Amino acid sequence: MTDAPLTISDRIQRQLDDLTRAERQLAHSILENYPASGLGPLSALAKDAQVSVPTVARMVQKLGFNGYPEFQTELREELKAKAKDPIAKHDTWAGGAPSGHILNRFTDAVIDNIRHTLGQIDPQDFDTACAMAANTKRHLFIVGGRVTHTLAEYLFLHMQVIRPRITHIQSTSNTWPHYLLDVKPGDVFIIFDMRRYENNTLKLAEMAHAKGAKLVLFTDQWRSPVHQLAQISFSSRIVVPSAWDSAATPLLLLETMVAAVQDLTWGDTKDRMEALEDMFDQTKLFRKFT
Amino acid sequence: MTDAPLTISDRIQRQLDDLTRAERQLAHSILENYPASGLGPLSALAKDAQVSVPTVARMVQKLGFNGYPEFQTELREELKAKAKDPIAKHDTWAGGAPSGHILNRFTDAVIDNIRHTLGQIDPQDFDTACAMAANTKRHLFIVGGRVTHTLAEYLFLHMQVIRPRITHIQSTSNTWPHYLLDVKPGDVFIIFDMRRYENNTLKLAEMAHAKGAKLVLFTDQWRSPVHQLAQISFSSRIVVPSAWDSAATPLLLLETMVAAVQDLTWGDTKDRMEALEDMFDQTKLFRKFT
DNA sequence: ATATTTGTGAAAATGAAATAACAGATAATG
DNA sequence: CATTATCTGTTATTTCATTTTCACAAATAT
Repeated sequence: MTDAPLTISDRIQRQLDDLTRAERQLAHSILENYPASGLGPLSALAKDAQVSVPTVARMVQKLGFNGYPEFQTELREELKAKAKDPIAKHDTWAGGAPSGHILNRFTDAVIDNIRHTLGQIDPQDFDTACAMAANTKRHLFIVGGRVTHTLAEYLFLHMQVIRPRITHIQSTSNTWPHYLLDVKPGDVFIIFDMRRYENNTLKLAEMAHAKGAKLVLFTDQWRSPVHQLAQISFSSRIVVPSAWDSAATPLLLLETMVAAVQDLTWGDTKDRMEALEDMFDQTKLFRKFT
Repeated sequence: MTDAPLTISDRIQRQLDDLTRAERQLAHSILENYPASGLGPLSALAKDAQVSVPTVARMVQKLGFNGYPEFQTELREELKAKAKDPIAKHDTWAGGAPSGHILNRFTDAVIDNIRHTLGQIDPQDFDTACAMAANTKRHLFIVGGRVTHTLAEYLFLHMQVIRPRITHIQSTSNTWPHYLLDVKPGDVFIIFDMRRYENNTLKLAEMAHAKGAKLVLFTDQWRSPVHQLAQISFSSRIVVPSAWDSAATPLLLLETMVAAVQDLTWGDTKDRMEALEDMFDQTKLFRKFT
């Protein structure tokens, strides 16, 4: 439990009293913008701290390292660990389960994926994509492949409530060429393609593109070949401790898109939702929510 | 507003298309734990990315640097700047987006949901459910409703590879009573039911239960009425800043279950997966993954 | 079949780190 | 105040690791 990794920062502060004047000066300089300054060349660090080169070398040894490179390596690993460790990562863990339990390993991976993916998304692109999906002047096509059609359908189910003029196409079906007949320039395609990328999806994308449609792509970190045709691409990290990939991150993105599109079209959406409620009530498909 | 000094991370992503395969591989490795890996020696980075040393050197130049050291220097300065910048608090956030951007609000909510949900799951229940799902002696039925059938189908798609004797039923279809004819005592039902809970699903569950089947339920925090019949229930938090609910947490759970079941049946799964690969190759449905 | 990309291996060049010796500075002590 | 011990910077030298570059073969894509 006590993995207390004892950072270099800790070690320096602990030894602060055993250090001489120049060394203390150096120590403070290191802590000043930690750990960046320690990752540069020794001489730069010395200059930064207004201290001589040998002083740095001497102190590094005093701290118990075999040399400056070793000191740097440890700093670097510290940084790496820090980046990985989302604050209190282990709050997430299922109660009482061993840390190695698949529930915890899997969840950690997914949260990591989410963090990583979000960090790479350009909000402006996202807003643009949402605006495209909200534009009822254009027909909206949603495309998925063998596995991803479940994501596509999930998006379709929600968008259906939000706006009219929308079609769900499954690229593995042999009926999709028919749909393309009606595509007009400016129509919007939202395409899902994760590894292993499907030829059909690429073909479909090419034809849609040739017809002047705009493409928005949800793909994985390695990016489907479709991305070269797409106006906007969102790449999700999908690797988890499993033989399969995780759809959790792309799902998060598309759910966010649904929420954003709804905000953009709230006036209409409201009416449509109420109308839908009525229809469901009439068909008695659902119980009243208590 | 646009102090955006254009980080190296940005630059790499922007040029991602101009890079070759090995270079892209390297690029991803750099972004993987950024910026730590870029601060080590060139050779270490190459090894990490499973790429040759010259490839690294070549790409660094392609990115516009005069050499690896220059690249490192800029990385270091970036790090230094980030440490000073108060914004750096929320790593998760989409870069540059205002903290109130829907991407960030939504993501925070989902991570919160995951944390909360995981904290309430009993790992033993989970293991039991996985064992039930892995038991090929029993027929496995997967049931979803109007919206949740996408989750059900996602589970079905994967379980199909893992084990035989499995059926996907959509409770909103009028064909489901037929499936129930074949249910034997001890068969297993995995049922998805989120608000608004569907009458059909409840009826189906009742009949399956009456026939002596075991029920595993994925539901939301308010719990579908099916949970009274279910041997094991998993409740996910699903509330997000949207007019709809999020399926991210239940998806995470079922993906974890897939991973766990696969572990339990690895011997068989392996064969089945290979057989499936062959079939896909023959149908040329997919491109070879590069 | 051709062109591009990538890895291998090795040599060369660079630059940084480690070390040593010494002198000047500083602090400590009597 | 004088003296000693310690610390620190300068300079120079050696050593080492890393980067850079090259040529060629293998792999890969077009």
